[in-house]
Parts: sequence; structure tokens; C-alpha cells
Amino acid sequence: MAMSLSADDEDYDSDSTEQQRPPNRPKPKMATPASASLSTPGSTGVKLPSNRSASGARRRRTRCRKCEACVRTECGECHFCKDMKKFGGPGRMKQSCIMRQCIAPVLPHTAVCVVCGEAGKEDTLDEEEEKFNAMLMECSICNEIVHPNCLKVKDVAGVVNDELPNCWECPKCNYAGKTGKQKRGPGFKYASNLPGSLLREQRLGREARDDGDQTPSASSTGGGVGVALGATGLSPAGALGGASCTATISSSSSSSLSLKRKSEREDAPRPRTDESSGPHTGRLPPLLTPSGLPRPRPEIPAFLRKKRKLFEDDDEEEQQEDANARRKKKTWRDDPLIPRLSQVKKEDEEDEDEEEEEEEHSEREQEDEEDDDKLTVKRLSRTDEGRRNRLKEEEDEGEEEDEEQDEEEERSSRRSERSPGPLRATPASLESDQSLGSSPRAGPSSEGGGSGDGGPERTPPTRTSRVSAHPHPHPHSQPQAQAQPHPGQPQSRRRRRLPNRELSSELSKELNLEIQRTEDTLANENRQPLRGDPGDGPDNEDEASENEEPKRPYRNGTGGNLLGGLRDGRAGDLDRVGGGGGGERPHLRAREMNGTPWELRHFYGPPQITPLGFNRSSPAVRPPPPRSPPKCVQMERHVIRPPPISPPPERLPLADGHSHVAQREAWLAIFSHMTHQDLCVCMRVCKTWNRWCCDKRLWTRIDLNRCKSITPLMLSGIVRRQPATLDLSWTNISKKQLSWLINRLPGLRVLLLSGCSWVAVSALCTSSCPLLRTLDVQWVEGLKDAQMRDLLSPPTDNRPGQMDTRSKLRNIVDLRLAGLDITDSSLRLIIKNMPLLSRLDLSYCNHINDQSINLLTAAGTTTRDSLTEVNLSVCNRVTDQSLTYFKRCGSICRIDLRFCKQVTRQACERFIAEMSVSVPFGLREDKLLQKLS
DNA sequence: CCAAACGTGTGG
DNA sequence: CCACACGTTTGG
Repeated sequence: MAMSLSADDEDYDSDSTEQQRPPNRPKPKMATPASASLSTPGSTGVKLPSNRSASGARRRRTRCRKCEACVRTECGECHFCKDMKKFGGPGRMKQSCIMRQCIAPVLPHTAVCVVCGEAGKEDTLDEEEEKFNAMLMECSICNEIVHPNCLKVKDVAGVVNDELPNCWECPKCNYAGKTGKQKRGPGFKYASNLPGSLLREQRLGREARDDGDQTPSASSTGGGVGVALGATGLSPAGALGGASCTATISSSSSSSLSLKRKSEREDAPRPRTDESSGPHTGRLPPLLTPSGLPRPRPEIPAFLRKKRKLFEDDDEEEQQEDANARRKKKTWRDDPLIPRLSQVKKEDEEDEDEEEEEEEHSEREQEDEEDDDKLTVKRLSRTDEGRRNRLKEEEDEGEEEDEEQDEEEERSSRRSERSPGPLRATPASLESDQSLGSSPRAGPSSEGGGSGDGGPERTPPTRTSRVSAHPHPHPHSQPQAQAQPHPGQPQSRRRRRLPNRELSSELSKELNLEIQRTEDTLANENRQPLRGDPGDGPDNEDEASENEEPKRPYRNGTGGNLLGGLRDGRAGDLDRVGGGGGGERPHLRAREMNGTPWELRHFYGPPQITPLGFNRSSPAVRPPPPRSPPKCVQMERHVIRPPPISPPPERLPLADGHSHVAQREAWLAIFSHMTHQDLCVCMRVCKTWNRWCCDKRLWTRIDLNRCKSITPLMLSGIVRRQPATLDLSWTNISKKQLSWLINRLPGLRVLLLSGCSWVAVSALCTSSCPLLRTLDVQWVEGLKDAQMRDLLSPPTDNRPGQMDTRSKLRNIVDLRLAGLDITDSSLRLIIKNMPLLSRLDLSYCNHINDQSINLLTAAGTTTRDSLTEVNLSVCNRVTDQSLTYFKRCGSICRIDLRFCKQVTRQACERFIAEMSVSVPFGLREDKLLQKLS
């Protein structure tokens, strides 16, 4: 408000000289960038005024010093750390370490009430409501800082913004119908500058986080859980929402709530534009999958496109945010994934642009919410501090080892084991989650993936040009699972995976944890064999699970949630994600063995970054006022904050105050037998289960194959779960999304991106994923030699001195390039940069010829000895000559030459005869050579 | 007084 | 649109 200015000034005055204009920008004059240039104060000053004038200047916030992020030490690897003089940088940027972005920036001690001129007095009171009225609250719209008690207008309630401590939309603004959207909530920084910033996602995430914290405190627990359960069986969303809401919302809040929602709704309503246009840009997926399977998802494209858009638009974001806010529901219940499912379905129906998509999501959510209105979920804001602290230490230790070593093995095993069905998570599973969330949409979604959903996907992708409809030979079985087709029957294989949409919020949390772990792990690099199989040692993995920070209950839990029933997932997720790594990095660095430093850095860095707002927890004391939706938050630039880490409880807290006898590990053993869908249902039961079910051991593999739209919630959910294997094949994931994701999945071992666009895949060029062992970029449209070069080139963001000249993909063991128009040029790069390459899929690569094989098996190459499986099926330029080259390979076990017109059976038999001297080979199928035994 | 770092404007 | 750079603010 107008007042604000004056008010602000006053505040400031106290401390700083008044002159100080509005704190932040106010002083633009000088401050203006390069102030130097503008020596004249006036000039600079001029600009500022305009903006600020609108609302009062915002008071700068300062770090809370308590949250995980604040407690951490600088990573020394992020851009900002590198800039610091202490790390040898020039010190020009003057920014906080990415890992140390405060999760809950507070008002400076010097802040005072505009009305009475006094500081916050909440400490002197015990009752929550009283505290709230005595604490300083900064309006995200007008920036005024006041004591709610000092406001004369008490008829109208303010809307508390859970995302940031002491932040609300004051009654005046609220009453005036102002919206803070355009403004940014205080405390939000330049997220956009950060590598991993995801605007939208962040938003989502925030909401997501709301969920309850720890135990369901009063309202949440009792009601929540019960409700949840019921919900699971029935309609979770409604139940949950209702329960939580009631609990939390205080009388006053109610009014505010209403207000909020209104606004939200307004936003929500937007018409969706349908993109309907088709699928991707036109690329058609090959009919057959490399493995011989027909390619799935022909239709996908359209969806995908939409998806991509999500992150991109900011404007939308705002809207979405609103929506999200509205949506907010308790996180634990909602899984980002869930929403997705529903969303997906909708999306399928509706095609929208990115923006639209986002909006859609939000809309969807909104819709859901609306449907459920009641659902308001509480948001739990996190109490960053506690969680963080706890988590960090504990988790760090355990997990480290596992990842790498096990990963592979585990993956495979786990896949089958754990989530056999789940991964694919049929829509149903997802739905379950969704339902929880709210969602009506739940449905299905899926896009297709999996199950057949429908429509679009089903049609086999056809990548026309390249692929001829050959039967596919089935490439080597790829470890990873799903994505790849099995040999043998090409056609049959097409399985469709169902996307796991369940991931959502919870995922995010876990992801965070995981990230940390991974980081640690990396650092350690030990590869101890961890096998984190579910059954095995929960310990390690547990850690991961722990990460999530369930707790943030507070107030949010109470009322705030209303907003939206967002899918908490995101928020939480995001935060978490970011969080993990921070503190430990240092160690990591040192250790990182595989990864060069830079790699590590990336890991850490990205992970750290989380979407801003979510994490913020308001001060413990949250008042009754309703929490406003995050709208204000202008997510666009959120600071990405590290996710808090808090170990999940070891035992299930019971209503009577005691704990259930069974320990978490016991529960996990049970959960390990459940499908992802079921896990999603379990997550709705209570906060504790919610966290436990996000244990990364239960989600080693997340399959979103052909999931039409990848939503922010989904992303956060993925991050929370920190999968070792992620299948994003044939999705419309955008570059921004993928980049964000990769940066937060430091432990990712298997990444399947077949059928995605090069634009999206190019995210790998700037992100680092040191531990990546398997990369599937089959049928990626636009991926040719030039792009391959970019993919394999060393990172570019390293600083001098730290530069790592090694390829970002140097640890790739399994590379799937089926259907790409690559030539020997790419092979040379591969040979040079992938010393560990063992399995190479070049099926359907029409430019591959005998010379290519000659290169791969030439003396002096690492591939000569490292290659164990090579798929050249449907490579029409490969002739019998290639077999003679393969004789040079010391470790070759499988050579797939099926459907290679120029390869004769005689040559194969000759090869077998000659090799039999040292290594017995046999013909598995026509032209499919495989080592016996 | 100083290190840290917030929030913004802008050049590329 | 992002990365950078900077004046100013903050806490100690």
C-alpha cells in the first residue's frame, strides 16, 4: 500500500539511517549495478523509484542461521563459492553459497512495526494466537511490516504465507483485493540465476511440502491419519483435505482462506488452450524399439511438448502458483505423481502449451481442489532447522556406499523385486496417489504409457525414415529394464510402462535425502557393496528415506494448508532436493573418485538448489491466520534452497503417545513387497508412513516412460525418491525440466531418454551426472554427430584450474544409440570418452558400417577390451567384415547382427568356429552371436 | 569496522 | 533471459 513506503522507511530508520531508502533497492542510485557507471546518483535513483513506488520497499531479509542451509558450510564448488575470495575467486558476485541459501529468511532484527515502531514480541507470549498477533508480519504485497495487533482493521484477516517466516498478505491488501503475485515474496531471490531453478516446480514443491510434519500433530495425525486411511480406501483427497483443514484452520483463518481461494480460483479458471497439435514436433518414434520392440508411444509427442512447456513460462507459473496454492494439500498425501496421473489424463485430452500445461496442472489441481475444496490441506511448513540438523548427520553416513556399486545390481534386482509392477505404475497406482492428492483427475493418466492407456501412445511410434519396419532384433537385453525391449520378439515386447506418478511430493523429499547421500557416497566413493535392497540393509537406504523431512508440521499443518491442497510433493521435494548435499560436499569432493571435481560440484550444486519457497517454514509460531497461498511468491525467481533433511522416525508414533513396536525397517521390509501404487496409498496413511514409503530403496527405479506430461510435482516427487534408474523415455520432458532433475539426482545410474527431443536431452550437456552408467538416447530426434559431440564434451562451466577435461559421460557403461544418425565421428568420441563402455546399442543406425566396427575394435582403444555387448541389428551397412573385427575384442560376449542384410549366417558360423578356440560362442538366433556359458 | 550476502539492474 | 556485478545492508 501506499502507506507501505512510509512505513517501511520508518522501519528502516530505526537502524539504518533513514536515508537509506528503502532497503533493498531503494538506493538504487548507488546500488545500481555498476553503480560506477552511474556516478550520478540521480540517474540511478530515478529508475528505482518507479518500481518500488508501487509498493513500499521491501525490507531485506537475512538468513535465519538455524536452518540446515544456514548451518552448512560453503560447498566451495558452486558458482558463488567459486566467486568468493576465500575460494580464490574475485569476490564480485557476493552471493551466498547455493547450498547455503537460507530456507527461511527472517526479517532483520532491526525490523520494527510500522505502526508502533517496536520489534516482534512473540517471544513474550505463549499462546500461538497471541504470538502471532505480537510478531512482526511483513506483507508480501505492500511490504509493510506490522504487528497484527497493531492493525486497526481486524475485520479482515490477513493471509499468512507459510513459505516465508513472518510473511503474509496483510488485511489491508487482502481486503483491497490486491494480489501479490506480481511482487515477489520477500526472501525470494534470484532463483532464476541458479542452475537448477525451476520456477514452476518450485511453486509446486512448496505447496507440497506443506504436508504434515512429523507426526501428525494433533490435527494432522489423528485426523489426518485416520482420514488418510479412509481416504486410501475411499477418496483420500477429500478426506484428507477435510481433516486437515478443519484442524488447522482457525476461525480467523477461515475468512482469510476464503479470500485466498477466491483469488486462486480466479486464476485457475483459465481456459486451457489445447495444443492438440500433435505430438512432438513431428518426430515419429520408430516403430520398433531398438530392441526390436516396436516403439511405443507414437503419440507421445504431443503430450511431451506440452510438458516441456511447463517450466518455461513464468507467467503461467504465477497462475499456477495460485493454483498450486489452492491445491495445496498436505504433502504427504499428495504425491506429485499422483497429480500427474490425473493430470496426464487431462492433458491427454487437452493439449496445451507449456504454460498452459502448467496452468493445467494447476488447474487440474485446482479442479481437484475445488472438487475437494474441503480438501484444503494443511501445509506444513517445515521447520527447517530441526529436521535439517537431524537428518544430515545421520543420513550421511549410511548411504554412501551403496549407490554406485550396488546400483547396477540393485537396480536390476530391485526393479524386478520391488516394484515389479509398480514402476510401471499403472495409472492406477498413480491414481491411487493422485486420488489422495485430490484428484479427480487421477485417473489415469498416464499417458500412456504404460498400460495402455491410451490412445496416443499406443500407436507405435514410427520413426519412419529410419526405421524400417523390421522386426527387431532384440538387442541385448538391457539391464535397465523396462525401456528396452527384449530381444526376441520385437513386437511383443512393447510393454508399456506405466508411469509412476506417485512420486510426487514424497519423491521430492526423498530425493533430497538421497541426494545428500549420493553426494556423500560420491565423496566417499567407496563402493562398498551396499546393496540396498530393500530387504537387505535398510540401513543404508534408510538414510535416504530419512532425508525427507517430514516434519514441518507446524502451523502450517494447521491452517495453512488450506490453500491449495497442493501437491506438496513439490515443495517439499524441491527443498529437500536441494538440501542434501550441502554440508558434506567438501568431503565428497575430495573423495570423488570417479567424478572429477567438477562432477561433484555439479552434483552438489544442483541438488542443493531447490525451489525456493517451499522450504521456508515460518517461525514456529504460526498464527492462526490462514495461510495464503503461495501466490505471492513469485516463483520465477525463487531461491532454490536446499532441502531440509530429517530422518524419518524409527517407529510409528501412536495416538496414545507411544510408538508402535515395529521399527521402520520392519515396515520397510513389508513395503518392499508392495507396488508403487500401493506405496502411494500407504503414503497417505500418515506422515510417518509417508516418509517411510518414500525410502529410496523402494523406488530404485522410476518409470515414466511415455508419460505424456511431466509435471513439476512429478519432478519433485522423483527427486524426493532419488531413483537410481529413471525412465523418461518418450516423454515430453523439457530441457529445463531435465536439467533441473539431473542436477538433483546425483546418484542416478541409469537414465533412459529414448524418444525424447534433442533439445531436452541437451540438458546433459550442461549438467553433470558423474555416476551415470547407462544412458539411453535411442531415437532422440535431432541427435546426430554434432549433438553427440556436445554430449561428450567436457563440462564447460568449470573454472580454470578446476576444469575437468573428461567427458561428463565418461563413466558410461551402457550406451544406447539405436536409431540415431550418427557416424564414425561420434564413435570416435565415444571411444575416446567412454573407457568403461561395455554395452553399445547401435541398432538402426544406418551410418554404421564395417569401418565403424573397425574403429571400435582397433588396437589402442579402450572399447576393444571393454565392449561385451554390441547391438548392430538392422544396421544395413554392416557386413561380414565386421565379424572379423570383433575377433579382436577380448571381452565380447554378444554381438547382435540380426536383420543386417549384409551379414551372412555363414560368416557368423565362421566366427563361432574361429572363436571357439578360446571362447565358445553360439547363435542365439539368426545372426545373434552370444557367448556360451 | 568487516565479512557476508541481499536484491536489483543490465550487458551479453 | 541469464550471468554478472555492485551498492547497500546486516550481524557480529
